[in-house]
Amino acid sequence: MTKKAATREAILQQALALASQVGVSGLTIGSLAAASGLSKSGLFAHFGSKEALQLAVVLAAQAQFVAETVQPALALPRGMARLTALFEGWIGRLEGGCYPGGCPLLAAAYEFDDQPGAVREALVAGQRWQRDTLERLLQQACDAGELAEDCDVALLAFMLFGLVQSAHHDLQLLDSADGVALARRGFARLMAMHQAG
Amino acid sequence: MTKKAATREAILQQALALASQVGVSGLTIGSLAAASGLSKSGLFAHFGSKEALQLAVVLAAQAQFVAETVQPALALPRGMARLTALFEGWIGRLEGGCYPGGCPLLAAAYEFDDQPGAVREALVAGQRWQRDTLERLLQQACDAGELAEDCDVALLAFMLFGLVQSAHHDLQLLDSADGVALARRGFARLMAMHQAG
DNA sequence: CCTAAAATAGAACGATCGTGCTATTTTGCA
DNA sequence: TGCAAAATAGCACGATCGTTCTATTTTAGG
Repeated sequence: MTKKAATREAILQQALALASQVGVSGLTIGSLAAASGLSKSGLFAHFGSKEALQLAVVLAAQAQFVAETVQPALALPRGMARLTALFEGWIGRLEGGCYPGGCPLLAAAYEFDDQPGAVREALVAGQRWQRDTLERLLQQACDAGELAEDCDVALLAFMLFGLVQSAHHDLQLLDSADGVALARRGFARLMAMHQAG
Repeated sequence: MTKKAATREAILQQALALASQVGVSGLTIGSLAAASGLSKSGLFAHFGSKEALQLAVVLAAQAQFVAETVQPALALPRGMARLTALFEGWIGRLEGGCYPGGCPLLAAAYEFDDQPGAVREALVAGQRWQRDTLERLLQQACDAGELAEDCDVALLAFMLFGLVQSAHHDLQLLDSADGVALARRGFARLMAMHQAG
C-alpha cells in the first residue's frame, strides 16, 4: 500500500516541474508518463481522470507552499518578525527558482479563472486562505504595536500580493532579477509608511 | 484585397474573446473557425501556422490596449492628469469586462514565459514598452512638480503594475469587485505618499 | 458581363489527446 | 516461499489536434 503512495508522490513532483513550464492545463497524461518513467495507463490509474490529476497537482503545490514558506514563518513570534519572514520566504521562493518555470499556482490562477470545476474551486480556496493569512499577520503586527493601529490591512495585503505578482512577472517573462529587489524595496517602503508612531 | 483584411480582423476579434477564456495557447484552429463561421482550412489560410495566429492575436491585443487606453491618456497634459488617466483607464478596462475572461495579455505572460518563440518575444517587447511608458509618465509628473523630485519611479511603476495584477486576480479568480476599489485606493495612497512638498 | 485571381470549403494525413479494456508484472503477507 | 492482491503495461477506441492538398466559390477589374 505504501508503494502506490510513493510513486504517486514521485509523479506529482514531476508534474509540478512540468506544470510550471507548460501550465497545469498544459499537462498531458502522455508527457507526464514519459517524464515519470511510467506507461500512460499506469499513470492514469493513479488518478482516474485528467481533472483529478490537475486537482492533485494544485493541492500538492499548495501543500508545498504552506509547508516550505508559511509554516516556517508561523514558527516565529507574532508581529513584524513573522510577517517579514512570510514575505521574504515568498519572494525568496520565486528568486530561488523553486520550479523551473515559475509558480504553478499563480499561472493556474490565470488558466482556470474561467474554467469552472474542482480545480478552480481549489485555487479559489487556496487564494482566499493565503489572503486571509496575510491579513491576519498584518493585523497581528498592528496589535503588537509594530504597525499603526489604523492601518488598512486589506489594502496592505492586496499590495503585498501585487508586489509578489510583479516580481514573478519580471523574473519569468522579462528574465530580470530586478523585480525581487524592487519587491523588497516596496515591502520596506510600505512597512515604513505604516510604522506605529 | 480588402476582404481578406476584413475577415482577418473579424477572426482576431473572435480570437481575443476566445483567448481571454481559454488562453492564447488554448486557442484551437477548429474552435476558432467554428466561432468565426469559417472552415478550418479557410481560417488557417489567413495565418499559415498556429504560431502566426497566436502572434497575431497578441499583437492585436496590444494594439487594442494602446489605442483604447494609452492613447487617450496621452492626449491629456503631462503630469498627474495624464498618469491618473492611464491608471484609471487601465483599471476601468479590467472592471468593464472588456474581454469575457480577463486580460489576454496578462494571461499570455504566464503561458509563454517558458515557451521561446516569436509570441514570447512580442509579449516581452510589449511589457517593456508598457513599463517604460509608465515610468515616463511618472517622471513627467515629477518634472511638473506634482510628485516629489526624488521619488523612485522604477519602484512606483513596479507597484502600480502590481496593483493592476492584484485587481485582475481578484476580479477573475475570486469574482470580487473589491480588487478594483483596493487598486484605486492603493494608487491614491502611493501618489499621496510621494506628493511634492 | 467575363474572367483571372483571390478567398474559402472539403477531405485527408499522421500524431496525440483522454480513457477504457485486458494481460502481465510486481508487491506484501501467510 | 507461495499466492492473492495490487500495481503497471499494452493495446485499442473515437475525437481532435495542426497541416497539406485539391476543388469550389466568391471577389474585383477590364
